[in-house]
Amino acid sequence: MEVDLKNINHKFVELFRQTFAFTEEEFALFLSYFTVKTVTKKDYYLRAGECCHAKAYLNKGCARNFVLDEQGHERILFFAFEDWWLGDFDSYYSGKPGTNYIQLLEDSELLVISKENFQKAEKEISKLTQWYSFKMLRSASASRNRIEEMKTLSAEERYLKLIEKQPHIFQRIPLQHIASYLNIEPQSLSRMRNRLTNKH
Amino acid sequence: MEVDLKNINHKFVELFRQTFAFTEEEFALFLSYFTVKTVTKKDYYLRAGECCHAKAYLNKGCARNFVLDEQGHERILFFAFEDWWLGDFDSYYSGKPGTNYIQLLEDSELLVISKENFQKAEKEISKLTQWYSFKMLRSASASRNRIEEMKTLSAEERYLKLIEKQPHIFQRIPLQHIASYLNIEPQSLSRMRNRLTNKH
DNA sequence: TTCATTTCTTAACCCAGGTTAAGTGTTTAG
DNA sequence: CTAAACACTTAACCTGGGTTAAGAAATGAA
Repeated sequence: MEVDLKNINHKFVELFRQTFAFTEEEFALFLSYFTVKTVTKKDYYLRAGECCHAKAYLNKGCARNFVLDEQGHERILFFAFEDWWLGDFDSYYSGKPGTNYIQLLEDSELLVISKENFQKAEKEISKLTQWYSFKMLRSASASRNRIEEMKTLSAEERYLKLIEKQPHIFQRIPLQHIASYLNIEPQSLSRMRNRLTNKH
Repeated sequence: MEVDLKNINHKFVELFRQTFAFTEEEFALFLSYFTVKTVTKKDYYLRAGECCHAKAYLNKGCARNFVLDEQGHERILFFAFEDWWLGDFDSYYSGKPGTNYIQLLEDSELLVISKENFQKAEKEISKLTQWYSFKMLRSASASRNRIEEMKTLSAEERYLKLIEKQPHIFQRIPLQHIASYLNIEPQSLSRMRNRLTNKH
């Protein structure tokens, strides 16, 4: 399905029209390379073993990105909300099958651009490469911070930080998934929440 | 001190001369922007609170990159050996003070290029930007894999994987630092090693 | 409305790793 | 050569989170 401009998240428009100064023509051209994809709650956008050959802008909805450990447990790496880009970037750039699962947790709408279309667009709109560099820098930085956080904070500290920094997550994501994100079992999160409320 | 070509790690030369096809002139120009810096064992190349305004190629020696947690414990994020680039990239790109300490674990030799010099070089040698993109992609990917590893493996599994994948680390890095890298106390690593050898 | 499914909580038991403390090598510097 | 500093190990005790199992609460479908 073609993308209808009036349904696009304003952040998407702002990013390319203002931050990266796309002209109206460039923006229209860029948009023409996208298709809209709706995915219903609990369905997967990507599974381990599949090759990721597109970038997908999460226009509406939310998702969890997870991998399986050796015992087959799901381990959530991060949640995605409106204005995030979905995909397995290692797979996208290497062309090899990925290890990530991406499951939508609400009925969602994605704006999808295939690898080929993106490469075409990159040739026609040189600013796109700047965006890509910018995003890569941010992504690398976010990952490093995440490692630092995992190394220096306990499960309880990570939980409290999550409440402080991203309280909206608790409005939309079931506790069992938040537990997985914090790297503990749902029972342990429950016990921890109990311990924290009974502290006074 | 100026860089003397014959003392440079052959991987450095290969990377730019072959992988990125620098001409002899471009390579000589690029090299002219570097200075050699020798750092003795246990000295710091960078401390938290300092701004990182250079990229440093680790020509000889090894280093540990760590942060402090809230209790003031050192938490090693990674070790660097010959052919790694040292620095606090968040600080480098943001211009703000960083959170990383980089301490050399052997008498070492660094090839340092300041931010200003790198920017000059980038204007004169366009291939440098490709290298930068390539490195960013690799770094983001490595960080994501590291997160995945931390989420899916136990301390014992991470130890066994380290022995398997990077046995050379054990020849050069004291066990106490390896324990910190594995996110456990030195006593726990010692106990774990004992447990593993007595398994049969 | 009711039954089934999913989500969350509680409790008992266990174990890996933290903590504290003491000991044994092994380097390093004076 | 020797004292101090550093690196590694061992042991006893404690605690947070895993595991298993069960039940309560919320959500959804028929």
